Amino acid sequence: MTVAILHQPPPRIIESAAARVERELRAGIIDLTIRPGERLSESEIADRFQVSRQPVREAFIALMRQGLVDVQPQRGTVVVKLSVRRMLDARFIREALEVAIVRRACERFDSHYRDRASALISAQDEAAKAGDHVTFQRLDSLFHIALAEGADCLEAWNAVEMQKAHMDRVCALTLHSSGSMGPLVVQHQAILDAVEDGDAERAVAAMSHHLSEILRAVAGLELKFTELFE
Amino acid sequence: MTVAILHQPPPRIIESAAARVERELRAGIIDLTIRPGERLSESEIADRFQVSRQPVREAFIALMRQGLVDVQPQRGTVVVKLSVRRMLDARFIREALEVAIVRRACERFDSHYRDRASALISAQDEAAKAGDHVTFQRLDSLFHIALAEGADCLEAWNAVEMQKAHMDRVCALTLHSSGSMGPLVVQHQAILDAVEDGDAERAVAAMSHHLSEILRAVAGLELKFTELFE
DNA sequence: TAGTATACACTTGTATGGAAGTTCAAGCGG
DNA sequence: CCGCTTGAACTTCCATACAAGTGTATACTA
Repeated sequence: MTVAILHQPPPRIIESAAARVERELRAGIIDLTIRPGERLSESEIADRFQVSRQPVREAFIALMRQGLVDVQPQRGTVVVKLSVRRMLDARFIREALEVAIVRRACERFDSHYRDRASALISAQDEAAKAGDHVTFQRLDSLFHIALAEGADCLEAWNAVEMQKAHMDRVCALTLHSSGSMGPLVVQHQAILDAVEDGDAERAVAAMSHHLSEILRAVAGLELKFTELFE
Repeated sequence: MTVAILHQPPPRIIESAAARVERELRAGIIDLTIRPGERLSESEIADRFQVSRQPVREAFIALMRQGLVDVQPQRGTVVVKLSVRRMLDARFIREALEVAIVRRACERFDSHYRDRASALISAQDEAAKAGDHVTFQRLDSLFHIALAEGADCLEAWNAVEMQKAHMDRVCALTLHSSGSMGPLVVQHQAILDAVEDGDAERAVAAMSHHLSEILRAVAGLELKFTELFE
């Protein structure tokens, strides 16, 4: 009995059907597995996930609030197309938030988060050299999260994450070229260096530069993938 | 026939039951008509609004994503209590966004939005002198929206609005004192003046000051209303 | 043939019943 | 008196049926 208790009586929270559908659909929309402009049907998705329409409907509503799908009453639901405007808006909002985060990080970062961020950069370097985009992207997110957590701004990260989806979706068009990952690692290091020095202005500039460069590679993509843009 | 068409054949979009429940519950939670910590029941709310449980459930989920209620699976749904931490987080996020907005407004504001913002300030002055808190708050929102719209940042305002709810909820404890409205009008004018001059640094300082002062009056309220705070 | 009306096949929105889980209190056994 | 069990009364979550609106294709009319 005592042993059983020590063995972590699964505190694992089981995910609701609605949450699972939302998570998987969201991932598909962001990595463009589900194409922009594609029509989604509650019934069809329900069949595919082996659930009823209700959880699917809740997932649709959640995705609509994130600006990823457009639910048109009595007409249908479509994945919103890519939009340069939306991408620039997302970048603007994200920059405002992450700039504020690194500015605060310059005051409150401690050694624990510094080590963690540094380790994440190293891991990203390896992933970049290995050409592992999936791991690279996950580590990228974790680095930004580490900054927010170290600055005691996790709530702000939630707001960032919603915007990040719109940037990631456009980046998914091009990030399959391995050469684009290297510079991002250098930029992360520059941000962390400035934060460690407590140099707010330099950290802000580094973050701003980083977020600008992310979208450098996607310039002109709307001409190349006209059917995916509105 | 032609006349009928000219007479705006009601383009009035009818609000879904779920949207109506969410809107009314949200308003009640923000103005503290629905008290922090209060338990909400799908059935009870459904009866009160004369709808089924399903739209109510969707409203609950939407409010949960806004951080206004806490849906505990198979246990119940409660209105989240006030929290100094949450309020400071909201202020941090809102400041980051609105500072970026006014900075951009200094570049792109045109006469149309300048006039609109100026008119809103005048109207706010009247409402303040009349002691009309409801009108004052509505005009306050409209002023900030005008800034965002004039800066071409309406998307950013959506993000602000979610955080604003948490600040408004705390402010609702004290904004019934008419003396607190006057200074806010002056602060709005200072922001607009700086924007009109295109002085970004001054505008940023004015906005930052404004958002700090909003919470000045609520210092120590958690000691006075301990049952409403967590 | 052109135009209109209508039926039908979709869609999302709502209502309702039941499944699964949690809480709490009464009742039983020590 | 204390502790465990058990069952009733709640909750949210899911499945299903139906209601209501939209677009389209077809058939009918002039």
